[in-house]
Amino acid sequence: MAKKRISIKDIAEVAGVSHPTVSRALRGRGRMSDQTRERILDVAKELGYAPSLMARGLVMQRSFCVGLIVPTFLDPFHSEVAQGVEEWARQHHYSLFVSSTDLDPAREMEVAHSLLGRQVDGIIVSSSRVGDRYQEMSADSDMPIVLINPEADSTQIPTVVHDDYGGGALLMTHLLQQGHRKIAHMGVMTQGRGHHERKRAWADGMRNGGLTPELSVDCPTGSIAGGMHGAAQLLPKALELWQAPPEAIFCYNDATAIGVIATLRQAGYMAPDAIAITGFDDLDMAAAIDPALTTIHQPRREMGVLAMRKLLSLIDRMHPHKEMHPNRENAMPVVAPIDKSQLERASILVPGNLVIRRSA
Amino acid sequence: MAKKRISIKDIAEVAGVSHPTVSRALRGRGRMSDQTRERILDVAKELGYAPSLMARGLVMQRSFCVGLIVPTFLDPFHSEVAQGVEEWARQHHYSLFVSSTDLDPAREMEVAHSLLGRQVDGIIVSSSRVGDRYQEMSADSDMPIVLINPEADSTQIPTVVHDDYGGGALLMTHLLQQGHRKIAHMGVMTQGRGHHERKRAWADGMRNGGLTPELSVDCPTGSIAGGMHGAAQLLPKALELWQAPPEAIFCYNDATAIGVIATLRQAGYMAPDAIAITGFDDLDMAAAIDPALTTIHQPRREMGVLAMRKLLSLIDRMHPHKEMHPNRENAMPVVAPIDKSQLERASILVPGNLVIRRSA
DNA sequence: CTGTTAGCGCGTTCAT
DNA sequence: ATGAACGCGCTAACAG
Repeated sequence: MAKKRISIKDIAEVAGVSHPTVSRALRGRGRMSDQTRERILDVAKELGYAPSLMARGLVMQRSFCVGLIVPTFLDPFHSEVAQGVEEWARQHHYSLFVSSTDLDPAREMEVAHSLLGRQVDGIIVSSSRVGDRYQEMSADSDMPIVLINPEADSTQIPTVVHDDYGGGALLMTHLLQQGHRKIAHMGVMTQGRGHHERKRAWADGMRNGGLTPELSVDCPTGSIAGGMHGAAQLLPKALELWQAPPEAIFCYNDATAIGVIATLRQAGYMAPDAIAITGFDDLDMAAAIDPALTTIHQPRREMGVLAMRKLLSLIDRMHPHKEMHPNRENAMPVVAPIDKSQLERASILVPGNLVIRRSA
Repeated sequence: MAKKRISIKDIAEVAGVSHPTVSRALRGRGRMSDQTRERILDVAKELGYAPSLMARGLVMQRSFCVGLIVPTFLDPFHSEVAQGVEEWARQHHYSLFVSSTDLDPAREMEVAHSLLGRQVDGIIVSSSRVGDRYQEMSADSDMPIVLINPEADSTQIPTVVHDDYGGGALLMTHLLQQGHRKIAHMGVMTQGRGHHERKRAWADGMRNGGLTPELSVDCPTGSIAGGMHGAAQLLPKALELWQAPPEAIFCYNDATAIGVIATLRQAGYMAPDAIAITGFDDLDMAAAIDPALTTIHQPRREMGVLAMRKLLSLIDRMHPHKEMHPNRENAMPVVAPIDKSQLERASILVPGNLVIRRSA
């Protein structure tokens, strides 16, 4: 019933050699007569041999697997980061484990330890909420870890982080240039680094424009539904404070901005571009909705690729004189045109670009 | 430098027993004096022991890993399926490998074989484009495989599939009830099962309403951008055929529908709900855009959970008298209220619900 | 150039 | 109730 997996011993027997010879032939190690090598390869192909990566990992103490931890796949931000990580990993013959945390720090630690048990060669964490606790974990198990946009402070772990403050500043400059003065802020209650940096950019921008950052509310989550709720709270506060709706709303991200627009429209406040709404992320949606979103383009996939490249360079550093991939051709396409020297830096700051989609 | 992983031998030495005893103690197998058991567990905890899942997998011939293959994570549909699969897998102490295919059948076979090499216990493939080729793969390696919404025909593999024809029929009934007659169809060039089923529902719906299904175009991809291009082609055809824009457009999915709306708006055809647009999927976006989308709710996450449950039941069937999870408490929360008997069926048909968001 | 021996860390017989 | 011996499939160190 159960087809037996064929191993190097099986092919050794057929080819009339010993297992180690087969192993060497398959990986192109050590010189040997082309005759036996060809025969071995033929037999292997004929029998449909596939190496057991578990056994190989056990003896090499290297699994050629990496783990990716994200809060959720439901957020397009993390989906696209995952896409970048997966692409680069696959092209380099690494397999990718994924786990989600649902923003729960305890669960984040849990899945991280689970990955340790799998003996992955490295871990990437997007939007981590535990930050420096990876410090000891990385040291104890000497396992490379790279963080993407950590929401908790982390000073010692290699990081790929987006320049949220810079991006926020670009948005504020734009809004002020458009002549807006009553600019409200909408953040999220999760209170991570992204929230704080963007809010700081809003507040500083207001002050630089001679204004007071006086109206700010936080919505429950960084989703469309969150933005809807947030707008419902923001509007009455604005009417009370200014006796008028805001001229502009600086939203935490594109999803909340879309939710805000939906609520404002229902309340009758969106008629012809009455209120300027800005997002953050530049999702596909941002260009398709009405009014189209002015936002900051955050290169999500590229950040995933960058994190994976950084992780690979850290992994390679731990396995000095071993070749990288047994029985694989080394040729693999280089995809992302990223400055090689960036990988040397412990922390990589990724700039965002302003995308203007409204005149108002 | 490299902290040595501590193994059951280490803890055996400290506790003054032999490795097998430690192994049994850790997994609660075979009765033994509570005294030694407690001591062993204490030592294990003290040393921070974590079992090597690679070694365990090697000897048990079972990795407690499953693989998930999707076309891309950039499509929210697959992201949500992945979310469901990951949740159920994690709750049952399975780790999840993911790979993307970018809709390339060759790459799909490639990553599938890569998962075989990892000796995963099973594979889930969403929107497969190779279909029955998993038949032999599953038989040769007797590895359970479950397909979600396969785009190619597959008769023999267990499948979780959405009732696209039924959903499409609901949409058509609604559109006809609204009095629309010039109803155009927009599909995708990838020509999968989803496309054909939905298109068939459109055509049948038209004929049932005494109309002729005469205007249909396919856009390049099932994305927002694809919908934008498609609309640009559809509009002139409609003007030629009917000397008027369509009264309604039956779109392949929500993303293309959003793209269609964006293009029609730019062309000045969306002024007050002039054209009825329907989607398919019920993404978060569908409710937030203007006009809100009438669409079919497809329970994406639940389909992922269902596929994982089906896969687990198939896996368990292959390991008869072994317990499921070494040294883990069996308690785990049941999340989805799905009829247990459904899992027995080879092919599971998931119905969709009509979500009406427009009066027009 | 090739075969022999020895583990990687764990689970499973058998003995005792 | 517990220990000795073996094997999972593979690579690494030596032998020849």
